[in-house]
Amino acid sequence: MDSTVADTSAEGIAADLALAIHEHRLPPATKLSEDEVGEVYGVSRTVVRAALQRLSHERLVDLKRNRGAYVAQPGVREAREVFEARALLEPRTARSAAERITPADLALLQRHIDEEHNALAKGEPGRALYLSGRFHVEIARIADQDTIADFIGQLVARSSLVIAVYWQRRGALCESHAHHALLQAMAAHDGALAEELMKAHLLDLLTSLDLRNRVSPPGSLREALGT
Amino acid sequence: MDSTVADTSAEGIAADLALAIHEHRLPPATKLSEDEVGEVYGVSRTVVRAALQRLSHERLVDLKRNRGAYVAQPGVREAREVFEARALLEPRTARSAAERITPADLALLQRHIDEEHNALAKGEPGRALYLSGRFHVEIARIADQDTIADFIGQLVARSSLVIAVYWQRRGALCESHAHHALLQAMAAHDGALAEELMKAHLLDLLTSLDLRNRVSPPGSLREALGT
DNA sequence: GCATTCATCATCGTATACAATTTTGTTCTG
DNA sequence: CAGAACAAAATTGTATACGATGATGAATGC
Repeated sequence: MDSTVADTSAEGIAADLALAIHEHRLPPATKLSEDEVGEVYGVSRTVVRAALQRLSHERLVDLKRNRGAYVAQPGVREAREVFEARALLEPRTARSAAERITPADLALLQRHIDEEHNALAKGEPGRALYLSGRFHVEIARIADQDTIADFIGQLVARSSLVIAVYWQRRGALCESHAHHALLQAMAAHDGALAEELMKAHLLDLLTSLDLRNRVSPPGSLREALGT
Repeated sequence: MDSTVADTSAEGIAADLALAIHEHRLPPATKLSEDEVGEVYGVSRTVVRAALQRLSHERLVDLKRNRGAYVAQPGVREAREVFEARALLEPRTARSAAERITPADLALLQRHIDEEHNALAKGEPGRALYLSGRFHVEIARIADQDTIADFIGQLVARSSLVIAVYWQRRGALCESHAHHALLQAMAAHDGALAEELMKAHLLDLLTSLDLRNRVSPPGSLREALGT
């Protein structure tokens, strides 16, 4: 009855829930009852609370006092702000990354793109979305900026929530082209181009959203994580 | 024997500890024992743990498994990264703020600068440092970017730790000039100038650091918060 | 005399119990 | 039948108890 996840620490559970949210297995507004999560992972409410508090701080869950934890539902303002923050952080970071990228890094990014393709082919769009987000974080890591990478990681996860709520191009989440072009620019150590491509990529993402509050129905915790 | 703080929720305690850290009343490496903090605020370890976890996530305290919580001591790498992240976020945000600032906002910022002066005059450099940090956060709020304001708030607090460890210009923390110049540029709605001034200001801060690990001795919790 | 080992102690990690709050369902009244 | 008031249930907030882990210091062997 327990989850298949080995790490039942607060961080492990938080990471697993974050992944489920990121992959859209736990849609916005899903209630995360402490008892229920505790049963799923086989731990007491104490550690579940720690995990939920962590996710709340990352703005992935909304913690309502005396009323429980829910997967966050970013509003239009937050949706815009998240992408505006990314627009400040990522283009310049992509430039840095392009200037210092190594062959090993290039291979890693290529592998990321391939996995993303495979996930899409296997009909796992949530997984593909997650991998596509990791691509952005990986770039910050290549730029040797762990602090910025952390921020981007948070923003990418929140972007996934935004996409869950406001995405309009149903089915077609074809970021691969943009990522491939970025990879090319970085392989050529063309920092200026990488910066421009990243800027355009983020703008493209933002304009693909329909910010007139389209809401998807909340899901079930047990359904998403397996009984 | 309890603290004078009214709000004994986890968030309230976290905020109070964050303030103490920001104002250098709790220097880096100070041990924050769960029992001790609990006694100071008159709550059980449960709520203290929640507060410490929150601060840990903000990188203000270092949570060592089975060994306790300590006020963080940023290394040289983190010190550099924090200011590099600020350099990406703040100049453009200052430009936005300059373009949309209102007379009420200007008055608020002026009041901030005055309070900062007063604190310095009263021999409360920690308080002045905190207020100077709030000035930066306030700019992001004026730019109407709450998400970025959150990030800057975190970075400013971490900057305070960096300053506690690496500041070399002993005594002279004369940011007021830079802040005054920024205020002037914003009053004139000169976004380009505000952006440049902010960039220079951050660079100035960074170059004022001596990144050859100078460490101040850890302090006492009770001493800092009053028995 | 110094290093190593082991016992003791302090502190943290987790579970559980109970109190407080909210929600829900029922009943009564207009 | 609609609405309000109340009672019951469910859920979260907090405290406490106990087990686990790492630090400290004394005793032992070399």
